[in-house]
Amino acid sequence: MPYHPEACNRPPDSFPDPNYNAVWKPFNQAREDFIVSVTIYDIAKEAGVSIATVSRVFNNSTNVSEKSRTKILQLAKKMGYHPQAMAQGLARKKSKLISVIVPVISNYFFMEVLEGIQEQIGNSDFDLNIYNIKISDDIFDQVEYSIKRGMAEGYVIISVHLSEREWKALKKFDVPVTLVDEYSAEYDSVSVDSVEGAYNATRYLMENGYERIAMISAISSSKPSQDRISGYRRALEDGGRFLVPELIVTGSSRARDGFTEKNGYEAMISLLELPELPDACFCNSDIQAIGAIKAMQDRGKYLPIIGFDDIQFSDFFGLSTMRQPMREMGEMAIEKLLNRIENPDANVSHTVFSPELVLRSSSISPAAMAEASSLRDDSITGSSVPS
Amino acid sequence: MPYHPEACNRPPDSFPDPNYNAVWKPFNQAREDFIVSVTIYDIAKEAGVSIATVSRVFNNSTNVSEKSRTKILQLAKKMGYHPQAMAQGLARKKSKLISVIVPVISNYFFMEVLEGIQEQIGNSDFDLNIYNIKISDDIFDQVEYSIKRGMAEGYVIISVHLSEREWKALKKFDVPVTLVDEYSAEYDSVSVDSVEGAYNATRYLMENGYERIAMISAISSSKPSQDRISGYRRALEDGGRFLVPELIVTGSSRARDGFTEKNGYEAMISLLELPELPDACFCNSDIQAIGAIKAMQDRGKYLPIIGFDDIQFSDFFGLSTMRQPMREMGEMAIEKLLNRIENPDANVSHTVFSPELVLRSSSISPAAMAEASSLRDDSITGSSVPS
DNA sequence: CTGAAAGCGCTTACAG
DNA sequence: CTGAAAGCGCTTACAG
Repeated sequence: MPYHPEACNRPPDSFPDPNYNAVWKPFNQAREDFIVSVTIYDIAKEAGVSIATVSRVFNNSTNVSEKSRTKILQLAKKMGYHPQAMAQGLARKKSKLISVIVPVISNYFFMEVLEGIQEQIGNSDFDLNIYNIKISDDIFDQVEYSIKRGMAEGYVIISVHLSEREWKALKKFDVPVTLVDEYSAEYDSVSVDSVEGAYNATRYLMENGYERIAMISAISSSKPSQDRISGYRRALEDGGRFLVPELIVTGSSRARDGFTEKNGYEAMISLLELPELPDACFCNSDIQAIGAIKAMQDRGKYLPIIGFDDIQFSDFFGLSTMRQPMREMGEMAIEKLLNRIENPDANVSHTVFSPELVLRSSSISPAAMAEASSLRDDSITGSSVPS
Repeated sequence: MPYHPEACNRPPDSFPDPNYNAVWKPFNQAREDFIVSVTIYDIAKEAGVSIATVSRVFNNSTNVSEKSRTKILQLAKKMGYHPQAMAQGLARKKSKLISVIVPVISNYFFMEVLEGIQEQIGNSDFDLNIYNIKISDDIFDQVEYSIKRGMAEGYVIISVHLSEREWKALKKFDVPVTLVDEYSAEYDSVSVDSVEGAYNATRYLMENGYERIAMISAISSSKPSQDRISGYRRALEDGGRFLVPELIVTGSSRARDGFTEKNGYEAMISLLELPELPDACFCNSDIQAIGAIKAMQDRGKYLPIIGFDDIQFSDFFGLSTMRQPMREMGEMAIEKLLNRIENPDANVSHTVFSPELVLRSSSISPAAMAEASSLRDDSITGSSVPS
């Protein structure tokens, strides 16, 4: 018989603690149903000083006698006082908040960028706020709204594509903004050159003798996705070939802009069902490439494949990929934003990273593959997962 | 020659837009270097009404003449006015903010919980704030600090382990809190029964004839990790066996509390180097299990393995696992929090999900494996990755 | 339907 | 070193 959980022996839903309302309140007359939290006035009164002095203590002003400071600090601790963020925010006209605006939160690119952002924010005295915009036709309105409210002192906007006219319109709020994975002349930005990445990945495949190179793409409205298609196309053209439209495929779902394992799977299936098979594949993202690899395994047909991103799992899958320095991008975004908050009139700066080709087993050429595996007696079309 | 990025043809660092300071400001005398944003006073003056009326329009009060409303709305649009969150917050004593407090942001469990949280918050008029606490000895202080500041109207605290005494101490701030992946009698909570999950996973392995079942654990200070060890132990004991200490292993790194691929890899390697090999393995988390699978591949030795979580990739890896409904947990956490904000005196409620065993290829018994693979001429010890 | 006024909890010149 | 006072930008009874 399966284990009967301990949890059920836990105390049943317990009534709120009897001390529920027991905030220490020496001055305010508490109504039974409402808690008044302790303010600067309470501390001032108790300490026998003015609120200005209390405020100074919490602002690390030097102009406070040691005696007052000690007393106030001690009282504050005892009474559980802490300056309230909103009131400070209003009085100082500073929120000490940085807002990250992002369309899809559950996305590996974003996750890793976010790690870098967290890291850098941790070194500052800012807090982080995440504003998740919904994919719809009013992206601009959503971005504008979240800026208008004036909650944050600066904004990192990730993977949001607006027209240059719209970006310019946002200028009127005169608030520090850095763009990640996107470009506008108006704002500091950090991105990766998708065109270059796609070009070099495709070129690598061409140089290794592949003739019929497919591409797995995401939804067409995605800017990086468009750029990667144009890098792919240029590489083909520079190599004297032409783009074959049916070799560019994508999955059916529009979830996460098409950057899903499922989409990659579907795309690869459709590639493998082509009358004339491709002989290699450049893939828009690692997550799609991983789905594509699964499709190849399921079909027992193998194409060398190169992804884009270098997410945490790619190494494990032996997936060759164009690496984006996602974490660094996040760190740099915060650095730039903090600089601009400090110095609003500095020149706008754009940083464009060149993605770096990371070669692993998934892109091994059939020939090399055959050679390597001739030690064993496997066929050429083995799995691309390291074994 | 590799592609020379377009990016370099972009305009060089451009000087800020000449219209930089062009916020429309009919009343305030702008100092050249400073932008005063438009307030309720500006609108009121321009519309020839009092600020109370303007405020009413933005608070959807019905007590405003259609004439005033139209005029104010139109002016607001023209002048780019929007109520400022901080000022509203102070006046209303409500921030419309929910804060999520979490130790490790880049963790698959958190990510999926966060998705559910986002989903639910999106249906409300709250915004999301993320407060990332650092792993150190003052966890309590960090949690207390972030609550003290009074920034949010409610807190979802994820995977933070405090003593019951400490949880109780936090009560004095009298603010709505829901715990995720953690328990205290004081607060609403949603969690999964780790003991039960580990018990049932281990039991499943025992029922399938395994004798020497290892366990890959995370760092010992993690509560879920402890619970999973005790579930594992109980299952063994209920089956009349004893826990063999050297069969419980972990990796060397303390990063992310030991919930890493690397740690799983190391743990499995040490298991495979034991003089007497285990014949199956229960693993504390999927991410560790994935590392463990890699270790098995590298060593060419195979043990049936069951993970814990069911992260997105587990299906791809054919990893059997105890599934936690992470997304649902996130949704429910927000639901509970919103309820409590509405109704602070409602009874405390605890929801404990039972994890569910999801069987995939990684836990297939050697016998079944042999049978299945007799069609091909593989040996029993194949890779656990689906092929 | 509307306005004057008090208040939210702080900060910060200014004047001692 | 300290206090009185004005101000941050809103909301909300209260009294028309």
